[in-house]
Amino acid sequence: MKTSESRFRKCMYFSSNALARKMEKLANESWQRVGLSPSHAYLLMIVIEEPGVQPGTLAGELQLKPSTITRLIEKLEEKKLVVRITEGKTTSVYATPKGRELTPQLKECLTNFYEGYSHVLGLEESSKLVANMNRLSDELPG
Amino acid sequence: MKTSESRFRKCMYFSSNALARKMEKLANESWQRVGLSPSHAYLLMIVIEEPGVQPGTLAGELQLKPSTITRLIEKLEEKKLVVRITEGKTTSVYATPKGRELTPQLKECLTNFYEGYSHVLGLEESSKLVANMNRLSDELPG
DNA sequence: TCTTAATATTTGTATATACAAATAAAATAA
DNA sequence: TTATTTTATTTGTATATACAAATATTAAGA
Repeated sequence: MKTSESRFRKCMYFSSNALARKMEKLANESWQRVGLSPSHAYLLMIVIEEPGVQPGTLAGELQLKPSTITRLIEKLEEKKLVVRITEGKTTSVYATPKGRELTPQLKECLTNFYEGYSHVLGLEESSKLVANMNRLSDELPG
Repeated sequence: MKTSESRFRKCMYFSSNALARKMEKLANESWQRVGLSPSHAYLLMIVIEEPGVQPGTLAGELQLKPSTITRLIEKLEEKKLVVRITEGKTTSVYATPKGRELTPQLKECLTNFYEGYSHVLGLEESSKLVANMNRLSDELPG
């Protein structure tokens, strides 16, 4: 059943969740060729661009909780794509050479991903949609 | 950090996920007084309105996978709010009297929930947002 | 300086959902 | 009628994320 046919077609709860799951799926497919989930891939991209970035900053940029960032970094560390250097209470994250080597593939995945959805609404409507989703997120409590 | 300040403010992946998590949180709070998660509550509301509805239909209406519906029903059954009657390969789900008694509270929760977010963008913009999210969901593969 | 409070990160656990395979029944084809 | 395919549901397992508490370190107040 399509969202537009469900009795909850007017409900933000279902629409936002359904869309997020669809985007998650599309993004997973887009980044499959580098063997990373979208969140791992985005985290790696930030770390490459911003060497030494701290988990707290990553949490802010990725809109995820610090505990989630810890788990993401752990996995990237297992794959030898990043390293963590802890000094005192702060931790700095760096991409390894192996991680940096993925840069071109990561960019391709990103392009693929955008192309996977932007044609549906068109670039302008997509931007507006994202802008309104952000506005709503930002003004909601929590 | 607000979504609008993140370097990924233009990315549908982050925006849709961030919004869905915010809505999940708001919805959780809204339905807390009946002791149900939003998905359990919505499922119960459908079952009350549509006695004997089948899991497959519920999956379509709620935009969730059949396996997820099974899990939701199991929990509502434990709480004695619904019962399942299986005949052959189909299963019919009915609300118990205890489940039906929740009707007025469930409606209040729903109202609370809508009021929790619709003022941010206003009713008209909210509707447009939902409509575009649905359109994108429906036209994306999967 | 010593104590308390604030900050950064991690760990243990929980939630919501999905995928893939298993089961079972009904429908169709041979 | 028997064999095969399709349909409906459930079960086992996995993923993405969060919350709350624990840990450790630095900063601030007495």
